[in-house]
Amino acid sequence: MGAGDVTLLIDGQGRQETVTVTGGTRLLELAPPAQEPPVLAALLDGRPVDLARPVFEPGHVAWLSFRDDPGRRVFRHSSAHLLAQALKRLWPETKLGTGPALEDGYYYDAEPPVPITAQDLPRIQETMAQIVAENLTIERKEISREEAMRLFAERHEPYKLEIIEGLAEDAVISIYQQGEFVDLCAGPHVPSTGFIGTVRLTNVSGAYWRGDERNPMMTRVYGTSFPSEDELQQHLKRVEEARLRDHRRVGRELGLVQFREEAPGFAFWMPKGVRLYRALEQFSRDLQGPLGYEEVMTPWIYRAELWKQSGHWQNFRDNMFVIAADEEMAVKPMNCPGHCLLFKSETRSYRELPIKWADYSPLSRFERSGTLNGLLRVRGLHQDDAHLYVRPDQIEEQIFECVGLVDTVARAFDLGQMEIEFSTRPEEYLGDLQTWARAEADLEAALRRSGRAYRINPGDGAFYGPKLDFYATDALGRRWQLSTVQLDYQLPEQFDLHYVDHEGKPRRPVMIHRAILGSLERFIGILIEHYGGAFPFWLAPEQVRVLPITEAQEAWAAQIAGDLKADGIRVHVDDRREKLGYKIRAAQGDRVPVMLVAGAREAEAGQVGVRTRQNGDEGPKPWDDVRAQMRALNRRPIDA
RNA sequence: GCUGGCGUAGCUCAACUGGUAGAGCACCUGAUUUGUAAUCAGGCGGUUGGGGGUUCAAGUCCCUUCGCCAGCUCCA
Repeated sequence: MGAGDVTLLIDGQGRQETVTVTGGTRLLELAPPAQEPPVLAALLDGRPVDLARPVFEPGHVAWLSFRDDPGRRVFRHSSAHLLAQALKRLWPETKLGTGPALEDGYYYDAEPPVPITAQDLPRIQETMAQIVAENLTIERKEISREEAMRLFAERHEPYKLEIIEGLAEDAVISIYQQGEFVDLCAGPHVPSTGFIGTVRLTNVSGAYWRGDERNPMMTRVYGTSFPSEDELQQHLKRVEEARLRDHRRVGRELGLVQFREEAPGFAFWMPKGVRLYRALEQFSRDLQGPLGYEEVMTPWIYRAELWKQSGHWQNFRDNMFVIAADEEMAVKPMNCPGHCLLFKSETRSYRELPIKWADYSPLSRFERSGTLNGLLRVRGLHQDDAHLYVRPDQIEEQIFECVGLVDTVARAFDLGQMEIEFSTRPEEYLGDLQTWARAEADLEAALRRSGRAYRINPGDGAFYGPKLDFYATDALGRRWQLSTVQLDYQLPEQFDLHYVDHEGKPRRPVMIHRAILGSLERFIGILIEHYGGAFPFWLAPEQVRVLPITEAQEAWAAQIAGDLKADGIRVHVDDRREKLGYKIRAAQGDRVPVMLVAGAREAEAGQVGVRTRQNGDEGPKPWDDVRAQMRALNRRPIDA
């Protein structure tokens, strides 16, 4: 082993090996040559680096390919550079912003001399493909701040200059060059443009420079890229699948919910939608009722004074509907102030705590027009909201109980395990450090007790207290924030709430604000997409459809439906004079989970032909058996 | 809110450079009494989101307004 030799520990496929090489050797020379998918970059002691990187120090190397997440990011980031290069080729005066990798694609923000529209995308895409074909080597150079400033000044890239100016004093500044194109970039990148197999531009939109609406609007071009055409097609298929599941489309098709321009941001619930909505609401009530929750109903419009007292006027006014009556009033965006008034209306003893008040009131929040999004972002909503007024010694126990509720909900809707984020004290906070420390400790103790894994989000808590956020992953792999549990020390203060302790002294209660399903509107929107409209039996707006084959079986069909109705099952008889195949097709299209065929044979034998949405024809069965089966199917995840 | 795109029958979508607004599904009527994913025939249905303008002529071009969609730092 020579003086300049370097020993590296390399993660191969499934095993590790130790390699000793001459100092200055490039990683490229060590990478497995013909691996599929090819090695694109490497992790050197955990940091992503280019394959062209020479090594001088001993270290730990892991190869990155399109198969792993960081590798995919490198691939996409290099794709973004391709996009920028194409833009510069087509419109040399284009000013470049930034172009990062995304979850399954990338974008580049630029300021072109002429507006770019979707019609330009094919042209840009062709230019990108051309650059891939040229297989330009991608080279990294580290340069001084002065050099960088000079370079990008020469190239008339004001945004790049701004970025450089914002970089830390001691930052390593690097540029990447491929052919005539140079970009300021931390890297790493794939070795050459030929590594990017196939690119597809998907969308173009506006985006403020650095996301600040006071800054100029840039043009953002979105794209994705894959090693092969095949993988691109698969991806496009997934996107199409998601589009077909879009709750706005499915919600309307299934007659659940619709939106109209007469009331932007507010849902119109149709009869079937209300069945679903009520099923969920009842589920929520039955879930928490046994835990000592009581339901309250509180006013939905209050004098401005109340909102001043609660702090909403100062912090939330832009999101409230303020109305001019004989005095200024506001429609409630949250239930908490109303609940505090109720709490205060009587002297509370330490013996009655915890008090747990649920409230499904309508809430109104003014959301900017551009942010509205079907059921997912509305102006009118209902939460499975509750406020718990507790003594400090009850915090841990109550939080623990809330985590349990979240788990039950995740199981009930096939949402897997929810991920938990624990947000701690932010820089701007109210109250004293001691209280915060206690609150965070209580939250954490409850989490520990639940045995659940969680991630700490330092400094991301609300100004009034730490919180837990729960994230679910749906059937399409998308992540949604659903439940939230927040400790609040602020409102009890604002409203001067107290209870009397065992010594007869007044004490300040702590509030826990929690929503498990969150906004019912949003939750239903997510459920529609999660299930693709094919709800499980207990939730389905129409659970059973009875299909008589001819008019002669209408009596039998009516009896079946009557029995089911008596069992509390949502049933409908399709007595149109159509063929069976036609009715089945219609029921399948309406995602009805169970179809019961009533023909002459069945009517005579006291049977029904069972057909499920999922398994198709299951043949004739005695009605009593089927009826019992339907009752069993109708049990909710929380029913015994 | 801002930028870009879009808005045609209840729904999904047609209508070449401006030249008589169409189809499928749904719905209604009639015939068919039907056995596990679409029976046939006929019919109803549109001030082309609203308003204004250009033109001999506007779904198509221009202005305006409303709504919808995408996006508005997963940090060079």
